[in-house]
Amino acid sequence: MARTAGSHSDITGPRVREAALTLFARHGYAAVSMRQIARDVGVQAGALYNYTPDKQTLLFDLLQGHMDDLLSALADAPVQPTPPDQLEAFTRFHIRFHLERPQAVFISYMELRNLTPENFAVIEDLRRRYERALEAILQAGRDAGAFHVVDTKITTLAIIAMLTGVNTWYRSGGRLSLPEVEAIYWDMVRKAVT
Amino acid sequence: MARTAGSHSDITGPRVREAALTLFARHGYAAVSMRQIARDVGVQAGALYNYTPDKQTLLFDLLQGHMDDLLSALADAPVQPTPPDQLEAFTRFHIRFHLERPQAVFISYMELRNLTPENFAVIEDLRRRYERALEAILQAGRDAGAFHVVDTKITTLAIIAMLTGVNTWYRSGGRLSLPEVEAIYWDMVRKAVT
DNA sequence: AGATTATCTGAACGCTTGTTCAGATCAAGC
DNA sequence: GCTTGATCTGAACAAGCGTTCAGATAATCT
Repeated sequence: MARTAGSHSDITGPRVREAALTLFARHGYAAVSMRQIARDVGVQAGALYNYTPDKQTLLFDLLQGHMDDLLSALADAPVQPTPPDQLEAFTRFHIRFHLERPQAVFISYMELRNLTPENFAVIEDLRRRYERALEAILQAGRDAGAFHVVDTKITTLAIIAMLTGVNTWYRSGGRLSLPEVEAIYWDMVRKAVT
Repeated sequence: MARTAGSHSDITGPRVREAALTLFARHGYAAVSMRQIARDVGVQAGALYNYTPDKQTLLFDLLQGHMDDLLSALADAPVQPTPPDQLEAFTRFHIRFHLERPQAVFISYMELRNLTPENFAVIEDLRRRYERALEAILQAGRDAGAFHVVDTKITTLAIIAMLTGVNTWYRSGGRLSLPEVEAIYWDMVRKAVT
């Protein structure tokens, strides 16, 4: 046997990335074999190499795609007039965006060490760009006298760490709705920098 | 050849755990082989099985040991009179304890999914116990009117996530000293709950 | 000094790994 | 309807995996 009925690159390609994303998130990059991914897609392992040159690149493409999505979604968000409004918008954006794609967020934090140094540098650069967006808000707010932050770099990382933590416990349909969660976190962020 | 000069359980045992901790932290549990650990220790792979029944137990023992250390260190910390003092003490304790053992902290967050369900449940229980210590402080402070927190459970997780984030960027000998870092984080925590 | 025991080696076990590739098959273009 | 090219199979490769164990050696005990 060989090519199966209805097989096509437009279909199989995304399914490979989906399966890889799910499996990497569940078991970790190193613990997932190409054959497992292939089985999930419904294909033999060799066929995967029509869609990725190797396993490493498959991981890298997932992480890079996630970071690209993050940065372009941030760029598309409506511009707010004042630093406090910008910070509130950023807070809500971050929570919402991250809760919408928990698997991609998960592997983006867990699998960095499985990237080659060159690939790692690329992802790290994208992450820094995102952090700088938040830091710029904090600096503007401090300059305007609206925020009281000792160190904008550390505050940036502290806020992002705090917000990303939502992904470890939030389950849709749980005790709190998404707007309630956003409100609680925004309340903490606002007070922390005021 | 067989037993090497000066070989002894009291020496090799800790060295196995040390090597496993370092390698697991650097490359991840699944990516590290028993032969790599053995090479680091300076021994053949088979000899490791004098010190652990299998690789899974080796990981579990590292995580359980870390959580035991955490909980007993917390229990040994001096008792503070008021909730704000308790919260400050907790904040400083958490930062200091975690910065002292970055590798153990790292694998305790990253390798949970590589535990068997039974082992996972044990570690999860220990983690919950630590979280409950912080939540008790927040509840006491709210009851006393010192803290204004909407949801003590979420605030607990938010604070821990924020504080643990220090491990991702802090390097000793860097721009900020440990006391400065503690002060900055305590400032944010204090304001966030007030 | 001789016997005992803890410790380690080295080889072996069956199995899985990422990746390659010739050949088979299906979809599309003319 | 035939050809061409994209897509997939199935087998193969060398390498590495966790784990076991008989035998060798060094430390310890009497």
